[in-house]
Amino acid sequence: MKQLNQLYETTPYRLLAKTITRHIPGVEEKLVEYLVAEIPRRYGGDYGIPIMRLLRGVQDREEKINAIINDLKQSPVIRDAVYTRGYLNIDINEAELAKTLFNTVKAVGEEFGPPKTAKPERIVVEHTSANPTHPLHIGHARNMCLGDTLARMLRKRGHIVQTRFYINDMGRQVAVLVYGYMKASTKPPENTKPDHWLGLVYAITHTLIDLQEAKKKLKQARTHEEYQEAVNEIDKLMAALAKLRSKDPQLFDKLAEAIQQDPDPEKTISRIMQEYEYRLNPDTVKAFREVVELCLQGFRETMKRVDALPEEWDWESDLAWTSMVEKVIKEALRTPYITYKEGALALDLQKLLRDKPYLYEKLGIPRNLEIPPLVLRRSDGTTLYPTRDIAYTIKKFQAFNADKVINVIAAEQRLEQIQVRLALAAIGREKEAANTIHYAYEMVTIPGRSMSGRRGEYITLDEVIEAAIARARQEVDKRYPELTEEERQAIAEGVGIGAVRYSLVSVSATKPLTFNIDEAVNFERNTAPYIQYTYARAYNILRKHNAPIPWEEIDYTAAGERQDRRTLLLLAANYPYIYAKAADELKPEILVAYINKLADKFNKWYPTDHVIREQDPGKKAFKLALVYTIKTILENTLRTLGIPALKRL
RNA sequence: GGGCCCGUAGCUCAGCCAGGAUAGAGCGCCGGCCUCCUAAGCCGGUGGUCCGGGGUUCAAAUCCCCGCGGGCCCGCCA
Repeated sequence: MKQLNQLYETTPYRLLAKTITRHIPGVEEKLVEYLVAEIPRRYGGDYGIPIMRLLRGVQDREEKINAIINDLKQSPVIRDAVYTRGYLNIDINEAELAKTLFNTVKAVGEEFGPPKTAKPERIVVEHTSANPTHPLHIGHARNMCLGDTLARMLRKRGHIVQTRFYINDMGRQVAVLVYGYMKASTKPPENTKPDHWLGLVYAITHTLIDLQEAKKKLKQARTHEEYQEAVNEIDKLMAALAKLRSKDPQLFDKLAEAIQQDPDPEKTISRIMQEYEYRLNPDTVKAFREVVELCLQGFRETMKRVDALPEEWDWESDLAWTSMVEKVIKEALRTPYITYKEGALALDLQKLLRDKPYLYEKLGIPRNLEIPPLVLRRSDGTTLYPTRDIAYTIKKFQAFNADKVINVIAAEQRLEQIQVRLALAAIGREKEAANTIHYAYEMVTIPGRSMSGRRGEYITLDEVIEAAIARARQEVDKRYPELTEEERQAIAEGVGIGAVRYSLVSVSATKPLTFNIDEAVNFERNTAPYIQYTYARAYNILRKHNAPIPWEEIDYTAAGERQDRRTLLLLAANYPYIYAKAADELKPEILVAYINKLADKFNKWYPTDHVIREQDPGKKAFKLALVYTIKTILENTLRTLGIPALKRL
């Protein structure tokens, strides 16, 4: 796609970067690109850059500036370049830019987007990876949408990408659920989504066990304070249990009775964990797999619905059962960093950093972060989550022959992720360590609600989606009473799910996100429906035109006739650059901000500059080409965000 | 106690990494616009001690230091 590259190099960012770095040695192209900004209206011109900043300490500034200006003017898309008050400003020749843009769009059609990267990589994106003990909730949804969108962006940029889901089936949490499942000795009811039902089993079981523990503490209380604390705890648990019972009294009572008869549930749970890790008891293994598989059924249904289904599913237990985890431990034993923490095998990562301080830089580890030793194996010989995670990281590299692994994982796991990378470096896998990226995102909170999986308190993604669709459905019913039930529902689904996805990737991952369902389904500007709506408008102009775009008839002087038309054109031409930047920097929010602005400019232009009614064939051809370009950008961006592009809404 | 992240309009957020022109959007609120390609739209108005205090600089929302507020992490949990 030569044309995409050419258009990319014609954007103001690249033009200024290339030209300026030619004249000022030692200045990086990227730095110049970052500095390019749109000029505030009142100053005139299109793009500018604070050039004086780059000329610090340079001799003959005036000469340099003049040379740069002369050079810039050689480009046909630059009409003028001037120096004012510390800034170098350029004015775009919109007709020439339009030629480059339309020639590109004409040539590449639906493929319009970023140019393919010069350095394609094989990249694994691991995302969602929720514990299979309850349904996916809104926090997992942020993970899922980020991961899925990153994968789509990277693919479009020319990388070879695979998505993976890590099935965390060896944790204590799953054992608690399996314990409860065996005690309940029933299957999920037909009319319930299995993950929802299992979430309830898990919450009831967990809370009942916590109650037993709290009662033990009460008996053992020595001081008044201990006694009071235990009483308070029991009160809270009783309240939680009452709520849980109301959801399914029959199931609750059955579990309560069965668990009461177990003198030591904790011990039983530890036992079944061992039975699973070492495959000691076929019935236990079967129960684990059955429960997890049921939960995954629910996950898949939800993920498919939001169009974010991962390609590969990796069982944590498979890692333990094959020799992969053992191999990691063996490799660790051969290093000088092995240590024992109260008898348990561990890695002294602080020592590693003392030996190889360059790892701070190489792995991006904060200098004054204290890294506790990483325990690899419990005293009883069983492995721990980080140990298996080390093996899993290696597996991700090997299974896909990957250059890079991106883990979309909550920011609260930052230390664990650093430990895993350091452990990889410790066992001689520095390359993998350096190419493992923790894509950290902050928590999602819902105003006025606290979330707790083990108490069964969470807002499921399924509920959120349903609410969004229901809200969209009201609107669709109002607008399109003539459509069939199926048609209206299909539109509502696309709008509702799109709204949820959009709201979850539009905020930078480092920010805690307050998810306000009313706002997510408030379908106005700066939402997915706004973009979808804009797409439908553009699409319908072309549908009405009902003929190929008359590329050969375009009158390029039409580009500069109107300010709003010109603004829209300039913005559209930046698409390949912005998309590439968003993909390279792993920042979907950049793309979201762009597409929102583009939709904005389009909607401002749309009502005042009619396309179909345009009498002049050359001008009409220009407008049609512009609409086709915008339509394509909207379509491709929506696809990247996993949001359906609807032809009508 | 130590570390990481966040703090910008009533609310939700861009901008901070890569310092530069009078700090931008959306929601909300007030007022307008459908014989015309979709009004989930458009136009106008309203709204800011950029958490506080110092420092660096010709120039600080942006960099540095000291605080304040919120979240998270520092397990033989995952």
